[in-house]
Amino acid sequence: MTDQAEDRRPLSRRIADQLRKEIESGQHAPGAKLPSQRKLAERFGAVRNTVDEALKILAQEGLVVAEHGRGVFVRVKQPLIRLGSDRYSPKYRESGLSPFLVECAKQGKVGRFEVLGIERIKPDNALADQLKVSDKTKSVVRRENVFYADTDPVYRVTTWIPWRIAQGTGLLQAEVPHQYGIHGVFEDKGHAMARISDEITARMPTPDEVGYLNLSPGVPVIEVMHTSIDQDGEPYEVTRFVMRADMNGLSYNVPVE
Amino acid sequence: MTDQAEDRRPLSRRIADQLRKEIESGQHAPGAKLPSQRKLAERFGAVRNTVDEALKILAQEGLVVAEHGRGVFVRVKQPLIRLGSDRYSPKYRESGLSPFLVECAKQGKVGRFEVLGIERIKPDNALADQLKVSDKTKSVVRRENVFYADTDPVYRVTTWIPWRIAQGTGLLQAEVPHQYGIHGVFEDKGHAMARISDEITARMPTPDEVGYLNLSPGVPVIEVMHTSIDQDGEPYEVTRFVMRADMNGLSYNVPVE
DNA sequence: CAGTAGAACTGGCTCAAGCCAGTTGCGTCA
DNA sequence: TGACGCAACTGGCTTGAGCCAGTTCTACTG
Repeated sequence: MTDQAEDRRPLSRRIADQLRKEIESGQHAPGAKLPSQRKLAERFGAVRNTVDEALKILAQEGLVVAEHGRGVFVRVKQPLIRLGSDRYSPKYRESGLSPFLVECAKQGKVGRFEVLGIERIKPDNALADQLKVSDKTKSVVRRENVFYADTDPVYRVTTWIPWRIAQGTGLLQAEVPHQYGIHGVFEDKGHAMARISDEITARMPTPDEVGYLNLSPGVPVIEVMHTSIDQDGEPYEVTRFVMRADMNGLSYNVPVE
Repeated sequence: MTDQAEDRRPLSRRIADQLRKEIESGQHAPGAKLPSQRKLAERFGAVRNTVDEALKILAQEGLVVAEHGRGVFVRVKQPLIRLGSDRYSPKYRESGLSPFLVECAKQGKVGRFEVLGIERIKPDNALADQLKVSDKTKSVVRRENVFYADTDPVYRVTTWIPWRIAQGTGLLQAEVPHQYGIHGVFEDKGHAMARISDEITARMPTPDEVGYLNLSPGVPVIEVMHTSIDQDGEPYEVTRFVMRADMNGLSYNVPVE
C-alpha cells in the first residue's frame, strides 16, 4: 500500500528521495562523489534525463553540487560566519578588530573587503524617508563593498549616508578617513550609535547576485536592512547586507524591553 | 559582440532571461497568466521541453508559479508578517494580544495556531547543553505548533522546556494553563525574561517542510533558534521557528551595548 | 623522461515525441 | 433548467537519442 502511494509519485522524485536517504544516512559522505548519471540511470532503471532531473532536485535542496566533467558531489556544509547583534559594540571599535575578521580568523580564513564604488546619488522614496532626507536632490552617499573570506565572496554591503553628514569627511574616498572606521567618522560628527534597527528577509538570489556572490543552485540569500540610530533617536545611516545563506547566520543577544 | 556572448548561453536561460525582463518591466503584471508553454515554444523557436526548463528557472527564483492544468502565473508578492524583537515584550502580555495576531489583523487575516503534539523526551546533545539539562533522561518537554494566517500555514514552532520547570504546571496539556500564555507559567516559576538570544539562518526547505508549510518551489525558509534567558542569566526555554520566507520577515530594534 | 594528443570518462543541454492529469467551458440530454 | 460528459485546453513527466564541453588519465612520441 505504501508502495502504491510511492509508485504514483514521479520517478525523478523517487530517485531523489532514495539518494537523499542514502546521503542523510551517511552512505555517501560529504564531499564524496556519487555514481555517474549513466550508472544511476542503469541502477534505477530510468533514462539519464530522469536521473539528471532527480539530481537537479537535490541540488536545489542544497544537498549536492554538480561539477561539469567531474561528477556530482555531496555538498560539504560550510561553517557559518555569525554576524552578531554586538557587531557595532564599542568593544570592537577599540580593539581595532571587526567581528567579521574575528569570525574569519576563528575559521582559519583571511577576511578582506573591496570597495566597488562610491557615489553621491538621489535616494529612492523609501530610503529618503528612512534617513529623513530629500528625495529630490543628491542627498545621500552610497558606498558599495564586497567582503571575502579567503577567496570566497561572502556578502555584499551597500551603505547610504546622508550628504549632510558625509560632507567634508572624506567619505567619498575609498579609504575610510578614521582609525575606528566609518562609525568613528559618525561619532566625530556627533552621532553616537544608541540603537540599531535590523529588518531581515530571505529569498532566492537574483541572477546578478548569483554572479557576484558565486552562488551554486539551492543557496538562498539573507538580506538585512540595517539602520543606525543616534543618541537623539535620529537615524543617520542605512546599510543593506546581502549574504549567502550557506556561509552566514545572524545572532541577536538582546535585552527584553 | 554582446550577441555572440548571449548566443553561447543555453537557450533555456536566454528564454528565462527574456521572460524575467518582461515580468520586471511590468509587461506581465503580478497574478497575470503567461502564454502557454506550447505558445512560448513557438514564439522562441524552441521545443516545449526547453520552455518548461526556462519556466522552472523562473519558478526557482520565486518569480512565477505554475498551476497544473491552469497555466503559469506571475507570482503575487505576499505582504510580510514581521516578527519583531519586541515579540516577548511585557506590553503584549498585558494587552492579551500576541504580535502574530496583531500582524495578521493588520493584513485583514485571521491568525490561529494548532497544537501538533506534546511529548516528554530525551534532548539531543546541543539542546541539553543549551538548556543545561541531562541528555541521558527525558529531561525536556517538547511542544509542536503550526501557525496559520487564514488558511495558509505560516510557520512551524517547536518549543523545548526543561522538565524541572514544566513539571506540575500542566504544560503537558494542549491548553496552556495561564492567562498570559506560556511565559506567564515561566514567570510564576520564577523565570522572568531578561534577555533573548536568537540565532538566524536561511536555507531551502526539506521535503517535509514543503509539505506542511505548503511551499511552492523557490521559497526558502528562515530558521530561528530562540533562547529565553532569565534574570539570573539562566536559559530556561528554547524555541525553533521555521518560517516560510515569502510571508515572513524578522525585525530587531535593539540598544547597542 | 617530459610533454602532449587523444580516448574515455564526466555533466549540460536540446530536440522530438508521447502519455498522463488537472481545469475549463460548452453543448447535449434528461 | 440543471446536471453531466466530453473536447480542448493547461502543465508534468518520461523516454530515447544525440551533440557539446569540461576533466582525467594513459599511452605514445620526441
